[in-house]
Amino acid sequence: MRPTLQTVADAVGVSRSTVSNAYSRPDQLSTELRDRVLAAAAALGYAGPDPTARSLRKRRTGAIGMLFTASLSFAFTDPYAVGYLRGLAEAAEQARTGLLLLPLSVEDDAAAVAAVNEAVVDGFCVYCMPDWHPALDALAARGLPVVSGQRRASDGPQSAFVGIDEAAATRAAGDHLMALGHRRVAVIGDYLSVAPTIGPALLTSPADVAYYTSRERLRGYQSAFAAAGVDWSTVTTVNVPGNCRDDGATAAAHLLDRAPRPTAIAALSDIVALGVLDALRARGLQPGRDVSVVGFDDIPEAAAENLTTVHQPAADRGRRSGELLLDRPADPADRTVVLPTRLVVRATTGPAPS
Amino acid sequence: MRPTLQTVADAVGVSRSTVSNAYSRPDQLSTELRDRVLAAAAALGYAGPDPTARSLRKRRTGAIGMLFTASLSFAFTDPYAVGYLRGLAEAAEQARTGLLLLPLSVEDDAAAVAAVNEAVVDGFCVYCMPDWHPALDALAARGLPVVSGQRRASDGPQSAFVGIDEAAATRAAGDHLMALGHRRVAVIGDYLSVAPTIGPALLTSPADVAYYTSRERLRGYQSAFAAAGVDWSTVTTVNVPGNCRDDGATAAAHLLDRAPRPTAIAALSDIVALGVLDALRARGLQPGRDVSVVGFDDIPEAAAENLTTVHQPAADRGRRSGELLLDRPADPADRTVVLPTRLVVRATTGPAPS
DNA sequence: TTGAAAGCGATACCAG
DNA sequence: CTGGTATCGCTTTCAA
Repeated sequence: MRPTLQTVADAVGVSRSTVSNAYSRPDQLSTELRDRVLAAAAALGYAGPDPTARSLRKRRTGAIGMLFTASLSFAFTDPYAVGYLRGLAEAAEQARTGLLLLPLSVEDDAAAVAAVNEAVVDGFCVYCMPDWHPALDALAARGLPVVSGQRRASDGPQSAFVGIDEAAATRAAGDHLMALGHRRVAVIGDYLSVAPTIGPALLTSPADVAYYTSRERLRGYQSAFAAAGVDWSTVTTVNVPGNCRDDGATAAAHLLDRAPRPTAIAALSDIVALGVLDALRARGLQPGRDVSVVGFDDIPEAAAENLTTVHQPAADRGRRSGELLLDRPADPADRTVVLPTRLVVRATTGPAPS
Repeated sequence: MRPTLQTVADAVGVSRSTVSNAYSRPDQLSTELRDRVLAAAAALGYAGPDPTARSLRKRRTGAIGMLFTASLSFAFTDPYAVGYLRGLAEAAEQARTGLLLLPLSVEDDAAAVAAVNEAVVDGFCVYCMPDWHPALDALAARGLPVVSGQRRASDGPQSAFVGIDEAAATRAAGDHLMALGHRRVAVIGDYLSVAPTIGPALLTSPADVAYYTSRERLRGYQSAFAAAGVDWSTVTTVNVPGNCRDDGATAAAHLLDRAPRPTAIAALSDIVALGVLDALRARGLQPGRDVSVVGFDDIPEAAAENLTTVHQPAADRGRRSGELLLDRPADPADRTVVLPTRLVVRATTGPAPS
């Protein structure tokens, strides 16, 4: 049986409080006694106060929980998510706080709820979850501080926001396409429809999309297109089930292999946009001349492949989220941080072919 | 004040045990009573049993701790580490277990020790730590299951191993260079020396290196070179303080800007090797013709840039580590997993110039 | 099926 | 400086 505080106390012939103090408040006892206690502990193989018991008593755990979208492991395949995580890790490291990645499983919502309910943490950080996900309600029920990159109508005032103006960002990208004369446009996005298939999303309105990020970005494009007289009903939307390059290419095939093909394709993420570029090249089409392509995120690969895209600060977003969670400002007004984005025009957009 | 089990019990007029059972052992009470309890809980805003208290009582936390090298956030800049993490996350997700990333700070060993001592976890996974790091001793003292990718003389039998035969891997790479006729060779590696500077490591022997991974890889090269009659004392070793491309380029400069320059450079990671390629190109030298370059890891970028390297399975390593930690085999013999590696010869190695 | 009592391992307060 | 006592919130026998 593993030694406890009591074991050590008995061995030294002092009370539990004294042993506890030896670890947590060294100024409360003489150096001599403290050394004796520590020596006895070492001799007994006592590694210090049990973290769980300590957390219970102190009402803080020294860790924050992280909810990624869908599956946990998936987050590591997305460069943007990794950047976000890096920033968050920096903030956590700075505050000497652990980062608990919750095991959210795609197929099993109940398991995700359980993960939230069982997380030994002092607060939560939400990256990208569908609005309807029950884990979000479980989150709210726990009553811990939350920082999120998405807004839900049901969010309480305890929830802080760190993110960008998604719609304004795509509005700028859409205006760019419109200015270039594009009128036959399409949008490819992840999680546009519930079905986990690659294909037309058949969206009557952006409001139907369950993910905040995708929904807002669509709204931005919608308003840009509308301002140029392009009605949403003429815009083809294609769903991809995951945020990956291959899916982007496959989705693009739905748009390119029919006549008339769109002159511009807006992807809601860079990864998907890069897939679109692959599809264009496979057909001998030149991005920016035959078909214009816009991405979103500005991941490192985007610059390397000269993709026109919307830049948003990945690591910053994570870092600010962590900071806001760890030392939460008293003033609720300070609990909203909107980071800047900017349209980066590179080689994959150009005038609409006539 | 937040409601507890007791609050709910009082409201329903039952005992705490009953409320506890309503959550944890639904078969122990009538459906009718259970529903009443749950309804009362909902009304009171009780979100279910407190995870910390529950962990204390049940003596399990539902999370595993992860120790990366040096700084936590740093891990996310290394593609190989991200791959490892993805595999580990898959295993954790599968077992419905959280993944606690410990806040290891570079400058502050004491903080790292504290992080280990305060981690509310059921076991630990070690990625890449220097042998002397006190956090490893703290780890051992906690007596929890450990899976590590590195061996230390002081590791107890409770420690499992999932990794590769590092020395055999570089032995193959070294043999390849020797077979090509290279005799003036250099090695660039991270953490070869204690000093956080880019420059000659002045290593008398690989045994002096504090990191298992780098040390073993050096040994492999040493034995390959020795077998071809190249004495270790003629091999230049250069240290880089972090695993990044720019540092690789700077380190390469130390080798290329002097005469005679080496005909082959072995880097202990792909990231560093890619930096070496940058340095070669900046000098108008052609990799594989003027200077041969070998990496290690086989990250995606390595294939893209045609780097000769040693392939090791990143995600597999993480996944197996997680699995071994989560359902630990009874037989100690099964607690050692050595995964295969293979030399991938691409375009950056060629015959030594005469 | 339900409840009373005994911890899990530690910390906080306050009196000595 | 040191120790007694109450408590953190829950689970788990075991008896009713």
